[in-house]
Amino acid sequence: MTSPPTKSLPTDAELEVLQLLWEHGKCSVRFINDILNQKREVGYTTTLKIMQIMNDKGLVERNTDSKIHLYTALLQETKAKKRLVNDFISNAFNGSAKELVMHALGNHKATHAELDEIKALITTLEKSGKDVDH
Amino acid sequence: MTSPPTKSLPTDAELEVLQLLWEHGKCSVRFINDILNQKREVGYTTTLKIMQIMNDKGLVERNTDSKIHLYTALLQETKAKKRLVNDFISNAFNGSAKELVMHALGNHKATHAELDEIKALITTLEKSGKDVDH
DNA sequence: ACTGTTGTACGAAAACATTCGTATTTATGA
DNA sequence: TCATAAATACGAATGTTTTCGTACAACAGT
Repeated sequence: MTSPPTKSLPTDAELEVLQLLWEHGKCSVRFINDILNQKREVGYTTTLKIMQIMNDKGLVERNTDSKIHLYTALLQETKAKKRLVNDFISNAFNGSAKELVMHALGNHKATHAELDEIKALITTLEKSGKDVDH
Repeated sequence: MTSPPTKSLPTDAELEVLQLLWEHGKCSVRFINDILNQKREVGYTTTLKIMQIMNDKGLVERNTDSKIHLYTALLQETKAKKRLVNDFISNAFNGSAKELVMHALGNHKATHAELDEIKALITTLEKSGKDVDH
């Protein structure tokens, strides 16, 4: 059997679309394009093309029953983000998750409540004793 | 006065070179290329070109006093990584540092000691009362 | 049925990023 | 000085992503 090629990571533009699909579920091109245009000007056919390419790549699936095609994300949000983060850590932080976290938090971008949540997660992780420190 | 354009972010290949420059200080193209070739095959002129482009973009500066040009990173490591992280957070995590951190840590990629370090940082952040939660 | 509106399909152009071949320059040492 | 080695300069080929013009199809209202 031919091993399925590792599903390619989304480009920036594709990721932007994926996030909207994760947030809203099935979407038409028009719907996505309208949201994108609240941030910056994008031609309709540009968005269409991106989403068609995403379909070719297997990042989304689409329902063509009606004239208006509806797109759904095929990648699971959590998994996709995990992969993105892992890649980012290897590319920019030499594999050290800690380094990334320190940078992310060093930017007063998290609220007190969020920091507490993170601490709780860490405590859980430590208790579960999953670390492989040797 | 013409406002200086926001210094463009490094591409992946450029980031790879930058990291070596951060680690080793002034480097020749040959030196960088040798290191890169320990991981994968890259032609010398390829590396040369990348570094010349980085010079054009203002990512590095080079000393051409001798035949062997020596390159130095112009971006400061901490600042550059902070920008990378911030961009990543906006692109992939809707601006939520917490989300990123949760994903980064959810991957048993940090040792017990590292988790402790992070907790310590969080405690410091919370004590400094810098959060703007409203 | 006709006309305007709103879709999709297709392909080409533009913008970048990456790779590398070839030419040229500079230094070295016999 | 001449041959060789090692560096840079330049430009073209390749690959990918992004953008968009144009053509065609489906539908709605009159």
